[in-house]
Amino acid sequence: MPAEVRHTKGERTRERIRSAALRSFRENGYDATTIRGLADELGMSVGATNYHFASKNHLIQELYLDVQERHWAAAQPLLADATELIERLRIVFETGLDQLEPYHAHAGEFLSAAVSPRSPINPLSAESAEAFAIVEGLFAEAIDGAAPTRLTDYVRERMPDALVLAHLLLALFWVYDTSEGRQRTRLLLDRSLRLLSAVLPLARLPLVRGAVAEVLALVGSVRA
Amino acid sequence: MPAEVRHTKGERTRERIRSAALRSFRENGYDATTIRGLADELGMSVGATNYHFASKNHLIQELYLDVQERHWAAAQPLLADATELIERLRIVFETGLDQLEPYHAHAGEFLSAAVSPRSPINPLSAESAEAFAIVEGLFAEAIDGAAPTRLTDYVRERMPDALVLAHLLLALFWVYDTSEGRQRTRLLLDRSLRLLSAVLPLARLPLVRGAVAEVLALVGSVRA
DNA sequence: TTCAGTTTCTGAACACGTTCAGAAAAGCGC
DNA sequence: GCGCTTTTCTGAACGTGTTCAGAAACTGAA
Repeated sequence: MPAEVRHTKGERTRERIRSAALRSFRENGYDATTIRGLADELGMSVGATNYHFASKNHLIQELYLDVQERHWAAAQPLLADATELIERLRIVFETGLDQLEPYHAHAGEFLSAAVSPRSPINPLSAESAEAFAIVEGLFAEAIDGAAPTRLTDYVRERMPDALVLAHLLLALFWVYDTSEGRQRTRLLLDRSLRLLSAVLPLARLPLVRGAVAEVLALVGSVRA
Repeated sequence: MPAEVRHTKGERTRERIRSAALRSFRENGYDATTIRGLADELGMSVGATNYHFASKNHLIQELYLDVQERHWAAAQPLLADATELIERLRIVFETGLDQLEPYHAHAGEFLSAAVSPRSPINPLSAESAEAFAIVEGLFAEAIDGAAPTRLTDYVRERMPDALVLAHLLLALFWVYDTSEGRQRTRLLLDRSLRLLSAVLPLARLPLVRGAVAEVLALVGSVRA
């Protein structure tokens, strides 16, 4: 038995279903991708797909992980060349949006499925903690690798978590963005980063400092 | 024919379906409320409900409007007694959360349905503009009726729109809030309002002013 | 090879939201 | 009351995701 197919039969079937589903999601969206359609295409029965993936939502989770991994791979080389904090954050946000782009035509369908409490890819669910951690790691890396800034330790520590949530919100904006090439989302990102760079130093001011810390802590607690 | 039932038969049937659906949504949630179940309960066929409401999502829109109207009614008397801007904003946000509370157990189901692009109650859709306007009006009233503040005209003008979006975000947080009695959402609101009151005066500073204006405009453009 | 145990797959069945041709009821002018 | 139009309703049919008892295929030890 050749080395490249030494996986079990189940693993091979699972991979066939996975790649057919990802392709169909990309081409036809979530709703138009049917379990029966996939089964027909692969010459198997409807029950087979459900044996390998407990639900249709679990199939999106595969797509979700795929996107996260591409995000990581796209951001790494660019981060190596940037030193300034805001620029590094921009890289992470923008490469994140880049990975979503192929799915924009059907983004609403995916959002609807993802946001459901029944869904394993509910971005705040325990099952998604792994994918969440990938992006959080990217943001942490962007911050840690930056030239020294005047951030308080507390803000620096809580930022990655808050930035992941900011990224989710940006993605939410992106879903509803009807502008050509999603320019408006890119513009919002650019303006928000400028605002952040103008405002970050202010977070040291006595009146503001405590409030920022508290809001950061609360926002981070969404996932608890 | 008595005055109180002089409506057409269709209007009466529509109202029967509507109230049965609202009750079932509240008691059983979205998923467990089935068209067939409603039809059985009302002694009519499945087709009848679809004649009066084009889809199950259109039934949630009724619930959505109901919530908006209750929100307005709850906020009005309290606004009459408050003068300070932040307190008035607090009233609008809190009465809004109050109306959502009965639905928290099944909030994820409703969110999933509401967020779909196929849904008429997608909060950013044209069909929801009316409901959107109710809340926007509440925020505008909260601002206009407040004691004089140091807001720039531009900020004052763009604020209601941004506040409605903030309210949607707060509701999103609320959906995922697992704390007892949704304390965390209330806490987030409180802390955010304090932060806002600390930060609002800063929006006049040269470096920050332009950026704030731009972000406000962009955020407001979500619905365009 | 044989056979028992495990993994993988089948396909009918179920409940769901939605559709729609046609039946029934209501409304209305006379 | 009659006849015609419009409104309202019926219920079978369709395609969907999911379930599950049982069949088939595979695996590994004797």
